[in-house]
Amino acid sequence: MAELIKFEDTVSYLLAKVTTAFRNSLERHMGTIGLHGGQIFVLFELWKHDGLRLIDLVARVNVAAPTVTKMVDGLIEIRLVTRTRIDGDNRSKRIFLTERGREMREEIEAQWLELEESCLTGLTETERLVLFDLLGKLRSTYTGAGENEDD
Amino acid sequence: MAELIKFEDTVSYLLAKVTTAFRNSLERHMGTIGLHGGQIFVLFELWKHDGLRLIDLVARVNVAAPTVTKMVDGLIEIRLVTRTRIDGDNRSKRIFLTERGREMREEIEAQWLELEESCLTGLTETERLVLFDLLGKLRSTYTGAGENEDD
DNA sequence: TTTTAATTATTAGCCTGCTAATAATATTTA
DNA sequence: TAAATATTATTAGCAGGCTAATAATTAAAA
Repeated sequence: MAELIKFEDTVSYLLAKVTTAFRNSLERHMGTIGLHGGQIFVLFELWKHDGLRLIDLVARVNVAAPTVTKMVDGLIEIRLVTRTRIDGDNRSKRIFLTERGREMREEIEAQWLELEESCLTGLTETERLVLFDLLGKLRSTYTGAGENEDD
Repeated sequence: MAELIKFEDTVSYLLAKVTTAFRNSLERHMGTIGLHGGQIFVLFELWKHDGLRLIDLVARVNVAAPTVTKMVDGLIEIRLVTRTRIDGDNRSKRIFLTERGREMREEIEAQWLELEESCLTGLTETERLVLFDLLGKLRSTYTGAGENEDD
């Protein structure tokens, strides 16, 4: 009987395909200014709160600790952040933006807007708003609904 | 004057977050039946057309050749497919489903439906349809709009 | 105080993506 | 036919994800 599924008709299928394509686009856009896709999200958080510990970044960026460690390694290598022991607790280290890390924000934001526009090409204003709303709902499905994380 | 962006208000930001969360969910769901997230898409294509060459899979799965090679390596290791030289052209090899590769379809489909349901929890029927539609549009933005690939 | 438990960060190793470089075979062109 | 070009697949190496295992320090319990 084996009721065969039309995989292509599922949201998951499309999501997987869009996901891959978007990640490539993100990587390409950020590559033009010498960055990698994942590093951006660390910078986002540091621009809001400079000097976070790795564990704080883990909580905010929502990826696993070893992943953040690697992202920070990359950012250190290109001299956008530093990692220093803090006094008081010798387990922790704080990650600080360098001058350059602060300065690059404008350039990165410009690139971000290009990314945004390139992925929304072909959608009407209304569709964009609806998509934003639905993605938000999808996200809260995963993060455990009903949270408003400012700050 | 450095007009600061609210990154969180962009579709790209949400897309990036959903991307990561969904990929984790996919990996977790498929992990329960001994598979990895990417391997599924190779199987999808082989169920439609058994015996494709690597280059055919590359075109259909829409990821780079070395990536497909690795996915196939994994599938060979767990004995869901085989890779054999074809006569006529000694450059190519064809990838064939094994008995087990064919049999696992039902189990995988069941898991796929669970994935689908878990990601759509919290969306109304209408929202699901709209999301499907919008993801389709996003996808064609990347693949070069206006294609209908059946078969 | 000494032992045990918890916290913080890193390392090792795997899968999914990628690009660039190789290897091997087929095809075209000279 | 010989040389140059195409095609097909793999290998090497990197970033972004993950989990599991270590290392190091701090805090709690005995």
